[in-house]
Amino acid sequence: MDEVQALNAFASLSQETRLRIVRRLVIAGPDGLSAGAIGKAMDDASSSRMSFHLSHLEHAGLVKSRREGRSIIYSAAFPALSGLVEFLMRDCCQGHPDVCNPAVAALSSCCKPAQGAVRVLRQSNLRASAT
Amino acid sequence: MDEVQALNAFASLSQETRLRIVRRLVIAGPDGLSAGAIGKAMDDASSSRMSFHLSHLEHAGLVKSRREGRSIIYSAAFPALSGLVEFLMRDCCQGHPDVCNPAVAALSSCCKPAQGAVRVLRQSNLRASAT
DNA sequence: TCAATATTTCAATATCTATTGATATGTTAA
DNA sequence: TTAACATATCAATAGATATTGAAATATTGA
Repeated sequence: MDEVQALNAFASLSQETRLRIVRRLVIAGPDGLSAGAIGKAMDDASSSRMSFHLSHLEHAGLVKSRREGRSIIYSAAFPALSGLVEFLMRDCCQGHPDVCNPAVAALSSCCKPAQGAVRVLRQSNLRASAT
Repeated sequence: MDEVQALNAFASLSQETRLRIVRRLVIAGPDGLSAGAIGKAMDDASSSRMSFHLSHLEHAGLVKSRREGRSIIYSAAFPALSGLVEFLMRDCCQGHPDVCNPAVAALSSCCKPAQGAVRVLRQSNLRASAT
């Protein structure tokens, strides 16, 4: 992720419809959703409007598409999202280890857990019950 | 972080000078930098241009300011950055646990870890919370 | 108080972006 | 092959945004 890619990604995410699309696709996971299904979810937006925003997102690298029959299926580009987060927070808060830990915590609760995971955490961020 | 805040934040981050300012302030940490120092770091941008972008970022909640003598010191609003990341990735990739772990890894390497505890836990017991 | 420093505000302008409606392309089923 | 469905492209328009230079505000030291 370089600066130009990050700028395009943020520009793409700064529009209401596109942000909603990305969040919908983040939730949908790798299976994705068809352009039509996304359009229905977005206040029944016109096809040209959906196409404009979806291709905007695709050019920005935030989503990818594949054809399935008559439909085009869009899905979130998870590596790009990770890269964007990493780009924004890179080299953060030198010498102040606590400052950006909340961002880590925010993301850590994102994925459904694999069981028995080994995690390295600062003690101050642990509020784990002893069960 | 609600949708309107996130849209404003992403819009603010989608401009080259502002993105550079935020990244510079993320690196600077809580101490921050004066408006003048930031301006010098940004290709000696004119003061009105810096003021425009800094107040744009402040309205978006991404930076905060304080006066110190004649200078205004700007610093990154780390909780807002965390909130933005969390908003974007919330409820991600249901049923596909691995998909967004790279984002977690990207952020985990961001902060210098203090001497942390290595603990083996069921992840469902982890509710790492902001300090 | 005066001058110097640091930053912000303002108005004008140029540029970029989103939406709309019409039309075109590609895919499938009858 | 025709009709339908799904999506993309195009041109025009309206609205938003960044930059510039000049002027205003606030703070400090002489």
